[in-house]
Amino acid sequence: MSMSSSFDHYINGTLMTYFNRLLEFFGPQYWWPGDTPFEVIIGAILTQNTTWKNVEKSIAILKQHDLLDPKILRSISQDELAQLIRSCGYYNQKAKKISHFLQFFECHYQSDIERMRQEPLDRLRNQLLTVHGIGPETADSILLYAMSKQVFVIDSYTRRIFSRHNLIDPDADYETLRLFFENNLKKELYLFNEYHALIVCTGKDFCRTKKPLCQQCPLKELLPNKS
DNA sequence: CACCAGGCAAGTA
DNA sequence: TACTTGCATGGT
Repeated sequence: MSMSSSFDHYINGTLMTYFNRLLEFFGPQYWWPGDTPFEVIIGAILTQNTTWKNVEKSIAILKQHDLLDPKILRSISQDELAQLIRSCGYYNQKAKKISHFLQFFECHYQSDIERMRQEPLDRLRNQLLTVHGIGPETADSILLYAMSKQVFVIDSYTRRIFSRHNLIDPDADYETLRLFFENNLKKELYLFNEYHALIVCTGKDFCRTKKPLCQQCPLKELLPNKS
């Protein structure tokens, strides 16, 4: 494992203990909330630093206009797209990001999800990371929830929750944290899928920076003793 | 009113 | 490499 020595007390199995606790508390989430892989990709971009509630509105509008298709979405201008996704914030930036992805998707995979899914994982991940507006978390969300690849998604809640439990260094870079989770869990799609979804549930309900609600968190029994 | 949300890119030193 | 800032609506 590649974490620093300060976290060597970690024992294999702990991550499953956390998972089981969350699964018992919240129940299975069956992520991603979206009807098609393409909708998942658009949602992954729109939800950057934004509550899902705001994203839902934008997705609904795109759906009403029958725009949730890569070729059709390419037919409208970036400014028109921006106006349709106003509710999720950063709408000019996000319209630009979606345009860049659509360009990439058509250019490399003829806007075909199956073609993209056939690309070897490492190569596809590196390609996604070259697209303007797709960083590590968005790339991994796309890979896991739209491409059904066994990739663990790291987000701010993951850092907040697991560093509080002394399992990770909150300042470790994204790649280090991703490998930490991937290397210490069985590489099963359903596990990676549900685990990240359950982390987000925990974050939303109990670990917001403003209203932490630590006393009601299902993980509070697992907090390390501060002796 | 202030502050935050399922990030990312671009600028500065 | 390691900070800092802009992006922006909607909820608390």
